[in-house]
Order: sequence, then structure tokens, then C-alpha cells
Amino acid sequence: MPESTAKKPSRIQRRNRRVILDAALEVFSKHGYRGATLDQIAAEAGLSKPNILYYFNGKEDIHVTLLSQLMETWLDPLVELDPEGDPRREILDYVERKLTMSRELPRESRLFANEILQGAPRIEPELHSHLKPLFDEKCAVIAGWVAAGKLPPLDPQHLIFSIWATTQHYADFEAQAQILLGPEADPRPRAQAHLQAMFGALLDLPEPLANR
Amino acid sequence: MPESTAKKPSRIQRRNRRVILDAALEVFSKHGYRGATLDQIAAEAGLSKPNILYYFNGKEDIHVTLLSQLMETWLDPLVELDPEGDPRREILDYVERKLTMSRELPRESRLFANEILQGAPRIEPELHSHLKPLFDEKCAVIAGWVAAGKLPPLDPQHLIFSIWATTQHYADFEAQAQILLGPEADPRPRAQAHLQAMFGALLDLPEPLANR
DNA sequence: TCGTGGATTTACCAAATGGTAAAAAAACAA
DNA sequence: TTGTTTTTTTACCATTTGGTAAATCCACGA
Repeated sequence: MPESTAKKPSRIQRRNRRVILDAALEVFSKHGYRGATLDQIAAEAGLSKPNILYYFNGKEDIHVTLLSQLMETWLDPLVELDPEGDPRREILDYVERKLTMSRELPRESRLFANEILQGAPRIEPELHSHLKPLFDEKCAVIAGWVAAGKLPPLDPQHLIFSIWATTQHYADFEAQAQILLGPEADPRPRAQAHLQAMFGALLDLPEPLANR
Repeated sequence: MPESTAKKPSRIQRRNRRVILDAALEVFSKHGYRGATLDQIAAEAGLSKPNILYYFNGKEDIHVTLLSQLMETWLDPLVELDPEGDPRREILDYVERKLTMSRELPRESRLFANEILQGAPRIEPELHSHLKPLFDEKCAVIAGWVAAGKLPPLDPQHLIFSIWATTQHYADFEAQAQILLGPEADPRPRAQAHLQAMFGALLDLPEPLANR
């Protein structure tokens, strides 16, 4: 059997683990951890339940593996925020990347939202080890921009929270948006315009002419 | 037994139904619908499981009742948005009310978030009958303000989405915020300052002097 | 081609869970 | 007090669910 200390995962193992994780993403993101069952995941993956447990040590193992693997992808847009770039451009581009991600990876967004909502019981270590340092680093970058007078005074931590909240909203609360806007096309083009205007307004330096 | 067609619920009935709903709010908001069990709710309420099923027709009945009762409270801050008031003041006050609500009713916020995340399977009718009309009405109010030149051109629907997302974020993603900001005091005072600055900037009319 | 180890299935199991029937207890009206 | 109705408990039950043991199948290298 595939042990955690095994050297070389076979071709079949790589394929099936990938298939299982993809099925698990589908099911977990739709029903939450407790709401998802191994049978559902098995059916979605086209494998038998015992076969799934041949590749993973249990339901929680699948869930944790999923979250860990996704963490990297999830943080990627923030990693790209460049301290050397133009502050306003960097932040507005970050907003756009996050919104794009909420369109292209809505399942991942909902998976994280579910986990955080429950108090992050299974992903907390990852948040401390990966998210926290990155968050602190980028907050410092933004604070530096503010200190250098390249941005108006603002709260880096809550700015980032607002970016997360507004962009992920379109994936996490998609059901609500669909009811309120109609099931037509993707609301994100207009969302993009709105968010650029909103964060753009916040990031605009007030004319130094009329000080106060 | 208490039938849906019963005339007068007794004192005991009113008390116990309230106790059960409060316990259910605690448990459902913490674990989601599937993650919550009748035993947990019973324990939290200090009643036996069959006794709970004496007052409600089942788990789903409790959940639906909870969501329906909460809907009113939930929409209240938006109802208060006054078409006759000063546009900028009205919207910024609405932001403040929503943020206050996320501090005082975090369980309710998480309950709704959970339900919407799952695709709103049980509350969808309520969303259509209550939320949608109110949303449309208030969007029209804001659109009217824009048309009257009292606000800069902006997207009412997505403005409201942004307000919901940013304010509810502090309840729904509390676990994350606590890891990133430290478990100290409530982050909402600084959140309040940030959100007022952000939405304030968006709502500010650009000086009509330099038109484009 | 044959043996060996990895991959899969079959047949289960114990615990948890939503729910019920009926007896017992408590509350209340006369 | 007594009879009646409401409330609560006790004892269950069927299903679901995460998980396991062991037999079987199958890929693949010697």
C-alpha cells in the first residue's frame, strides 16, 4: 500500500489520487466537510469506497490534503504583489487577479470559506505557517508605500480583508447573487468595474492643493 | 401536540420553542446544517431529543423556522435606508449598522453564510419573497440618487454586495481574522474606520471643476 | 509464462443519527 | 380530588456512514 514514507508513487497512484482529490473538491465544496460522504466522493471519482481508502487514510486525510495543496494556488495572487511596482497599479491588479480567481476557481473559494466558517479546525496550522507570514509581509509593503507618501493613509490589514471579502463574495455567495441579479451571465464584468472604481477611489491621493 | 393549525401556543410551548431555536442557532451556525445533530441541539437546549421532536417536525423544520425568523432581523438595517435622507449619510450609516450587526449577531451571520454557501437549498423561497424585492427597491433608490446627481455614477447592486461582503466578513471569517490579527480585541473599530474611508471615497463626488 | 506485489472488490461492522411508539409524568380544569 | 390534556421520558428502530478484513484481480518484470 502507498505509505507516507513510500519512495515512488506509481503512475496509477498519481492518477487516482488526482482523480480522488478532484472529486473531493467537487463534493466538499458543495456540501461542506460533514455534509460530504465518502460514497459521494467515490461515485464522483468513479471508484469504490474501499478503493478510495486505499489511497487515503480517511475522510479527514482527503480534506486536509486538498486544503494544503490548494493553499499555494490560493495565495499566489498575493505573492505576485510586487513591492517594486507602482502601488496603485499593484493593488488594483491584485483585486483583478482575485476576482478572476473567484470566477475560475469557485469550488476552491467555497471550500476555504466552508473551512473558515467552521472555525478552521483542520487548516489552522496551514494558516499560521503559510498565510500569516505572507499577510504580514504584504501588509508591511503596503504600510511602506503609505509611509513613503505613495498612498494615502490607510489600513493595510483591513484593506486586504476588504479585497478578499469583495472578490470571494462572487464565488461564495453565488447562489444569492444569482437570485438577486437573475441567472443570466456572469456578474463579474460589472463587479470588476465597480471594484476598480471603489478601490481606485480609496487609493487616490487627495489633491495636496487643498490640504484639509 | 402543537399542530401548525393550533390556535393558542401555551406558555410552556412558547418558552421551549424559543429555547430550542436558540440552541439550534448556536449549533447550526457552528457546524452547518449537516454538521449539526439533533443530540447536540438537545444537549444545548437542555431537553431530550424526542422532546425536541415534540415541538418541531424534524431537523429541517427547525432549520427553516430559524432562517425564516432571522430573515426579518437580517434585513432590518437595509429597510432603514431612507430615500428621503442624505444619500452619502444614508449609505455610510447603513455600512455602520451592518458592521454593528456582524458584531452583535455573528451566529446569525454564519448561519446565513452557511446556507448560501450550500446553494441556499432551504431558504431560497425566502430570498425570492423577501430579500429580492427589498434589494430591488433599495437599488432603485440609490440609482435615483445617482440620476439626481447626488452621488457619483456607481453600480447600486454591486455597491450593496460590497457592503454585505466587507461587513459580514468580520463575522463569517472571524477565525481567519483572529489568526492574522491576533486574538486580542475586536477588530471592528479599525474596520469601521477603514470601511467609512473606503465607501466614503467611493461616494465622494469628484470636483465638478475639472470635468474629466 | 509465470509469479509477485500492487490495485480492486466483496462482504462486512460498529457507531452515529434522524426519527417513532408508547408509557409515564406533570399541568390543569372541573 | 378527579378526569383530561399536555408534556416528557424510556426504549427502540432503520438508515447512513466511516472504516476494515480478506479474497480476488491484474499489471508487469524476470
